[in-house]
Amino acid sequence: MGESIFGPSKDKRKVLIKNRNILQTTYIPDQLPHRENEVRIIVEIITPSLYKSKPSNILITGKTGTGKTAVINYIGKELKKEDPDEENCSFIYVNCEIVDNPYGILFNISNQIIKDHNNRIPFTGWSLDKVYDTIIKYIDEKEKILIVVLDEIDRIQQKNGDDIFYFLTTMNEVLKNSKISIIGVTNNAKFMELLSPKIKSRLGEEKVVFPPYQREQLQDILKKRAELAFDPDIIEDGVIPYCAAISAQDSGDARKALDLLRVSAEIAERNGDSTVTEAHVNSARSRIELDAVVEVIRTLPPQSKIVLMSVIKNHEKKEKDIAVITGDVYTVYKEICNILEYSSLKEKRVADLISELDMLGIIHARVKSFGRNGRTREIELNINKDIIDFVMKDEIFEPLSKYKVTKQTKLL
DNA sequence: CGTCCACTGGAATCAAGGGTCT
DNA sequence: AGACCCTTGATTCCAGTGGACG
Repeated sequence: MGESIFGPSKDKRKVLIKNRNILQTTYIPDQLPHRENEVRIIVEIITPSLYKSKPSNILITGKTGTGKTAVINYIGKELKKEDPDEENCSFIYVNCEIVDNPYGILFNISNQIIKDHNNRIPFTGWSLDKVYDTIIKYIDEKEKILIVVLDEIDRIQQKNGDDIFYFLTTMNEVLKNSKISIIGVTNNAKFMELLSPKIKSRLGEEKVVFPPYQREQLQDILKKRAELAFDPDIIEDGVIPYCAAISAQDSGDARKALDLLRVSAEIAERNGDSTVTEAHVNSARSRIELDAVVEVIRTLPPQSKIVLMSVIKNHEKKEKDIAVITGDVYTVYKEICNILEYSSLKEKRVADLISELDMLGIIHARVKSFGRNGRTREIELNINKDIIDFVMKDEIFEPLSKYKVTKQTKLL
C-alpha cells in the first residue's frame, strides 16, 4: 500500500471534539440555561394556540447572540410535541436575512403549510395578490392557528417598507376559521420606530426583550455544551472562563463565545495538541475576526470590489490630514474601470455602494460639511494591512498591478 | 448675515431576467 | 406567442443642507 498524502496530516491530527454538531451555532440544545424566564413568558403568550384561539403578536428584541432564535426554535419544537399532527396550530419559521422580499416571504410561508405538491405556489411568476388569496383560502380550510416567526424582521422593513406587514396583519380580518399570529424577531431596538403607527401597534401587541448574557451565564452555557462536545480534561481549566470573559466584554454574545470555543478546539486539533489552552483561544480570536472580514470581501460583487479598491488607492496616495471624499473615490473608480475594461457606474450608484461598504464595516463614511467646498462624505478605511493585501490579490485586479494614482484629485 | 459648494437622501423610472397563465 | 407579474440593479431627477467664506 502506497503512502497516502493525507498520512502525515492524519497522524498529527488528534480528534478533540467528540461531537462536532453541538458546537455549531445552529444546534438547538434541549435546555436553554438562563433563558427560562423568556421561554416562560413567550409560552404563556402562545399557549392559546393549542386551543385554537389566536395569541397576541409578539415582538422580540435583543442583541445578537442573546438566544432569541434558539429560544424561538426551541419553543417551536416543543409546540410541535404538544400537537404532533398540527391539528390546532402550526409553527412556521422564516429567516428574513435569507428571504427578504415580499414574494419570497409569502412563498416561504405558504409552502411550509401546503403539503400536497400539486397545489404549491411557484417561486416566481404569480402576482402577489394571487399568492395572498391562495394562502388565505388554503389556511382558512385548515381551521387552525398559524404562528409565523419572522426572524431578523428588520431586514424586510429596511428593503421593502411595511407593505408585507400590512398584508400579514390584515389577513386576520379576512380569515373566517383560522387565524395567524406573528412573532417578529430583531436585534434592532429601534425597529419599532421605523414602522407606521398602525403596523406598530399590531406587531407589538406583546414585547419581549432579551438581555445580554452576563459573564457567569456565558460560562455556564459553555460548560454545558463542552460537557457534551468534549471528553473530560480536554479543555484546560482557564479556557472556558476566558472565552466567557471575552464575549461578555463585547456585548454578551453567546454565539461568539461558542465560536471561540469551537475554533480554539479546531486550532488545537490541527496543531496536534492534546488539550485546548488559553493560547489557542487567543489565536482563535484573531482568526475569527480575520475570517469574517475576508469572507465578506471575497463575496462582494465586482463593482463593490472596484469601489473598495479605489478607496484603497486614494488612501495610498493621500496627503496627511486631507480627507478622501466621494468625488475622489469616483474619479479613481472610473480610471480603474477603464484599466480593467469594466463599464463604469454613475455617481449616484457609486455613492450608494460606498454606503453599503460602510454598513458592512469595511470603511467608515460619515457625512461632513466642508463649507464652501460642499457637503459630502469623508471616507476612511476600516481594514488592516493584511486584508488590504488580500483585496489587492483578487484576480479581477490583475491588470492593475502597475497602476498608481497619478491624477491630482480635487482636494489635493 | 447670506451664498453657494458637492454632494446626500429619497423617489420615480427603466431594463433585464426570473417566471406563470391563457 | 404574447400578456403579465415580481425582483434586482442601475439611472435619472430633485429638493435639501452644514458650514467656511466673503
